[in-house]
Amino acid sequence: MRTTELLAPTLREVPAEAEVISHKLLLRAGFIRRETAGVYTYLPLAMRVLNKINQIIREEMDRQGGQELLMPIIQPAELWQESGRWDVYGPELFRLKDRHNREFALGPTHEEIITALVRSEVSSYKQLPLLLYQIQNKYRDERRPRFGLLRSREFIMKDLYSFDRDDEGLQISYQKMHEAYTRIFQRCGLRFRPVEADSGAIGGSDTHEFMVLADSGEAAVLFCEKEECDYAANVEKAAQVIVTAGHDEEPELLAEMSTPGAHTVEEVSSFLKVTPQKIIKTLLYETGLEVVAVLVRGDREVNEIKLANALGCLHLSLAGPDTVRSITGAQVGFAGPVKLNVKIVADLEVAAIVNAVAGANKDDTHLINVNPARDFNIDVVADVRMVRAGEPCPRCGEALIEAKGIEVGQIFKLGDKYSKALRAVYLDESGRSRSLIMGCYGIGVTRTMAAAIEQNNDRDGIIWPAAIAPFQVVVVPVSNKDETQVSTAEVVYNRLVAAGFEALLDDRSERAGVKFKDADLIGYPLRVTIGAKALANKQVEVRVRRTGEVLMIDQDELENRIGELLGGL
RNA sequence: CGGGAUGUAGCGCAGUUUGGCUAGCGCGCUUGCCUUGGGAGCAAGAGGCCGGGGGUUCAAAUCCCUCCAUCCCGACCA
Repeated sequence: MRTTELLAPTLREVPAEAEVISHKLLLRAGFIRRETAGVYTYLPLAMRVLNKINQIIREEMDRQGGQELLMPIIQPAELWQESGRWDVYGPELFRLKDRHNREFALGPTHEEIITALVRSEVSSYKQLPLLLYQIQNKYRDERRPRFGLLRSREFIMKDLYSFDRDDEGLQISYQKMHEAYTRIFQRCGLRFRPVEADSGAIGGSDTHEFMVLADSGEAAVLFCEKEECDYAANVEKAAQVIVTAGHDEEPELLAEMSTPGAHTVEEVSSFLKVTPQKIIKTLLYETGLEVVAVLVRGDREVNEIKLANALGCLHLSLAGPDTVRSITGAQVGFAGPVKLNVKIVADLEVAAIVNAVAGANKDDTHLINVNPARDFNIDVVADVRMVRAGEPCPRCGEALIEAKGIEVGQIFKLGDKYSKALRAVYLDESGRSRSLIMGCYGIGVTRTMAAAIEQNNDRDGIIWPAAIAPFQVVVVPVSNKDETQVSTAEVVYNRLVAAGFEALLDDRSERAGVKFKDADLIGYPLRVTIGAKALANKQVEVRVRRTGEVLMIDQDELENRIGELLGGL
């Protein structure tokens, strides 16, 4: 390929719409253009990267026995009504009508379609297990698309669905995908972690997210600092370890204290001279059905996902000041569990607390020496708080480290959630009809491309891992007027192509600086510079994008050395 | 959906406060000259429904109303 024939419109200035680095660089380096909010055109350079990622994905899916198919993007509403998600999915589902006024959805995911397919085509245990996947556009009408390809409304996703006879089979399929995902992201040259996660609205039991570690990530993950320990979890999932030390005090007499104006934990803490660990923070949540009081230690934060799971409810929101007043009889800041007439959910730590401070449900008043069980009843005891860096690892006890991550993949055990709703069954050996046991496994392909940039860039531009670079090597003659340089560049380029490398010849009649800047911006792993220096010694000059290192290599070693260098990138 | 901001050439912006000449600048683009180891220089060009609609006015990029779009913060979220 020659640069003069390639549509790679680089920009000198960053378009004002971009905020995060991958978005800026994808625009500047000529990989994408925005069509409308959260919807992008992938230009030729991006397509080359995406095809490489797709190829890696296909190889690893196929290695595990996956079969590729392609399902429709346009999906009939009836199927979604059958699974119950037509109503549940909400406004994030793109909906449309045809000329007959029939309703459809643009597929945000394909559980319905695949389950409908399999229920009609699979009827025997002999056809199982089955791993089916596709790579195609997905549609989600995000409330707030942002960060370029990291959160868009139309994006490319690989989705695989596994069908097994039972949980044991599912476990095997799940493990296969875990392994495949690990290999995929390794091969893409990314630094990532598989982390335990919450399964959210999609349902199911076990789930892992594959997080590319990058500061711009929207998700926070915790992982164990000990190298041998592989514990890692999304903060929304990370389990707390209860430290029971220091609870050997004798319960003392409950008493009321005047605490004028002390609304916050900090104010109460300094007013009453107690540590936040001795304070019970009482928060009122509305579930849509009822109001519940949630108790966590003063130095902790509620984890709303854990809370929703503990309560078995879908929606939660903090109660407003009016609700707080009507429930507690006091303004916000003075709620407490004693003589409170709503369901009480206590975090594990609170259930074990002794002689705590809590709000008195009376303005400007707190209670001291509050003790669970003696002074109030707990309806639900559960882990409902956020775990933070520094707390002990649930597996080995070492300290946890916190990092930001971009979720590039997620694997779920669905069980029979969809097969039951859509009546997808098979006959076992004894002729008994049983529900198919499903798993689903997604990779955001376009998001993976953006995540790779988030993790691999510098002031000059993108630094592609060699495995997913749009071209492996760019050949740049310094001067287009120098016949020797031009012809040598041509020879070098042809040799590289003949040797099977993905090479690009920058044949533009630009000054050297322009070609160098573009090469750095686009981020080809290697640049072969054909200039006077190298020609004088019958050598070629190779520059490594990632390190800036410049090597002079003999012309007859060109192919070998380029191959070696790429192997290390 | 709540809050904030912005829409002027492909990109980045000025002009709007206080209405007034033919709507500007830089980059990019075209042509020519020149230059060729890190986004050179000179010259001549092309490119605008000033986001759309409505209004006020002798006169609107500029004031008013309205709609739309885009971005940021928040809430929400496989």
